[in-house]
Amino acid sequence: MAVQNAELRRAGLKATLPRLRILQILEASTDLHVSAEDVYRTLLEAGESIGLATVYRVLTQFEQAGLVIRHNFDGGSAVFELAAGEHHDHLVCVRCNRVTEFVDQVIEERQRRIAAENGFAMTDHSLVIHGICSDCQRDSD
Amino acid sequence: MAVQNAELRRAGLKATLPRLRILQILEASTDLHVSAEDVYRTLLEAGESIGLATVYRVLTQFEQAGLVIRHNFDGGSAVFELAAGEHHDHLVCVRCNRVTEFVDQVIEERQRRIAAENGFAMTDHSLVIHGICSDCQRDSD
DNA sequence: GTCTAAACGAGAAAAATTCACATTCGCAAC
DNA sequence: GTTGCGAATGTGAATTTTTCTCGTTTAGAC
Repeated sequence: MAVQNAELRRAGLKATLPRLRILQILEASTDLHVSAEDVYRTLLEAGESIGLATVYRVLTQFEQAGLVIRHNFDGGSAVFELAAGEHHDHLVCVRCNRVTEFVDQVIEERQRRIAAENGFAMTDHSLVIHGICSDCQRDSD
Repeated sequence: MAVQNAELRRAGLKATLPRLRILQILEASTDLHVSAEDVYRTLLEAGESIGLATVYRVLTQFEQAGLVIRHNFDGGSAVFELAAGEHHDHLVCVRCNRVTEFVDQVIEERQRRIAAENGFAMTDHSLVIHGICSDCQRDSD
C-alpha cells in the first residue's frame, strides 16, 4: 500500500483511496490490458463503492501522468496497460483477443526515419499486428 | 454511375441507390479518410434522404466486401478509406489530424517475421505514427 | 482539529454505433 | 412491362462507451 502511495506522489497525484485501489488492481491484474469496465467490475466484486466515472477519470489521469498507456485496439472499448518497462508493440489474436507484446529495434529505427522524412516530430506510434494465434489455429482443426 | 454499378456487382452487392451514392462520395472525396458522419453530411447537403443507420450499414458492408478499410486512429469515430491501391500505413498529426500515407518494405518484412516467430497467422496489421506535422510545427513558433 | 482546494459519487448527457421493424426497392421470372 | 419476393432502407429507439455536472467528501497543509 505504501508502495502505491509513493508511486502516486511521484506522479504528482494526490494519494486518494480510489487512485490507490485502481493502481493496485492494475498491478495485481494477470491480464496486462484491462478496460475501465474490467477495473470497475473488480472494484464492485471487492465491495468497494467507487463510481465508474471515477474509474475513467483516474485512468485518464494515470495516462496523463505517464503511469499507464491507453490502447484502442479494435475500436471497441479502450484498454489500459501499466507503463512499466519500455515501449513495445502488440500482436492481437482476432479470435480470442489475446495480446502478445514484442519489440523490434529495426522497426523502431525505420519509424523514426519515416517520421523525419515526412517532417513529422514523432510523439508516439502504435503497431498492431492482427492474426490468429497458435492456440486458435489448433482449435479450428 | 455505370462504373460504380459494376463495382458493386463485382463485390457481390445489390446496386441500390444508397450504395451507389455512398460509393460515389468516397470516390469523389478529396480527403481519403472520411467518417460515417462526413458521408452522411455530404448526403444531406446534396439533398439526399439517406439515413445515418444506412450509412453505417453500407460502410460496414463495403468493409466486409473489401471495398473500403476501416481505421480507428484515435479511439474517436472510425474513418473509412477506399481500398484501392495496395496496403500502406499512416502518419497522423496530433494537432490537425492530417493523415499522410507511407509504405516501408523493411517494416512489412519484419512484421511478417515477427508474426511467424510468435506463431501468429497474420491477417492484418496497422501501424500509426503520431506526431506533429511540419505545418503545425511552424504554426506553434 | 480546521480549512480549502482537489477529488469523488451518482446520475444525466453526449457521442458513436447498432438494432427492430414496418415500408420500399432491385431484379429476375413471367 | 408487370409482378413477387427477399433483400435493403428509413426512422427512431436502444446500446455502448465515455464525459460532464454538481452537491458532497476527503487529503494534506497549517
